[in-house]
Amino acid sequence: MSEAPRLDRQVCFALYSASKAATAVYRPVLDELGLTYPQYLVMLVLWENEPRSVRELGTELGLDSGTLSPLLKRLEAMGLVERRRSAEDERRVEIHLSDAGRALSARAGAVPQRLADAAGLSAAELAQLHDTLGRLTAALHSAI
Amino acid sequence: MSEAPRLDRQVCFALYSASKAATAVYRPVLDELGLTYPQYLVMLVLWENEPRSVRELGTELGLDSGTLSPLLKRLEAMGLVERRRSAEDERRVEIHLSDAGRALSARAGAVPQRLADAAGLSAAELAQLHDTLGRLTAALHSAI
DNA sequence: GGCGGTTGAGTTGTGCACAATTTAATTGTG
DNA sequence: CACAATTAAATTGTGCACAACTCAACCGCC
Repeated sequence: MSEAPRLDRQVCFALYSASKAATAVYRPVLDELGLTYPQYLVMLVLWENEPRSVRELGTELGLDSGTLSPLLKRLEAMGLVERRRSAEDERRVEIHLSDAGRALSARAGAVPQRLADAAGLSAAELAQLHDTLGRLTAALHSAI
Repeated sequence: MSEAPRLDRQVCFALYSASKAATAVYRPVLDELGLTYPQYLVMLVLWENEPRSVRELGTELGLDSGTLSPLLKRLEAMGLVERRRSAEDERRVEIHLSDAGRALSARAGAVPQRLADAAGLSAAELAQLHDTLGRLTAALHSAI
């Protein structure tokens, strides 16, 4: 006879809880920037390199156009990005940072430290966690 | 001058990606059971011990009534649970498993193995990941 | 040039997450 | 007992996640 799985034993639930707790720690900081967590992720990618197409953003973040299209519209309504149809390929929409969007980067510099401070783990443990999660995510993706 | 944070360095994004990847691996298995991942979590708690009040489910899963109320209504519509107003405290709603809900437990037994198979990590690494995530989540919660 | 297949973005629909509010039941305290 | 404070659940509203679909632009190939 088959044993019912136990909630507290599941790595999947541990991941789900940790991820929710991490975004909860970020939330008050991001509130001051006027961003949600997924919006912050999009801005992170753009701060690294812009413009980026919707497709490129989706590849980096693992999100599809059904999630990104309305999110980007909200960022545009906030005045942080501009959406421009690409001239070379009219299917593509390029997301450019506005001046306000670029300026927000400076204020966002302190955000990640907030998580590190709250994490209660050593730098080495955080580095190892990051590494393990990266390998786990890669393996899970190749399993789908 | 402040450096813009890098996406690929953030533990937060690693958690977010790993959690999404894990639920993506579960999705086809849970589809066969007719459950979403949060619905599966609720059933896990109930399989351990029932009935449970909405409040108790929320405490175990870190979810509030705004999430659980409609979710439980859907589980009830599927015939997996029954919601009964408690006689001792008429504010409470107790969630009972139906026969079909209890029966589903047997079919769910194989679900966690699916993640372990796809994870590409050793049992020891999985155990350590579970432990680190647990401590991380606890520390993050105490930081809010 | 024409045409089938592919690609990029957007839309629609369902469900989750969470803040804020509402309502009713309970508890604590004078 | 009365009444303020608290608690449990539900509701409302906003935003994310993802499947399924639409539509226009592009590409390959004849």
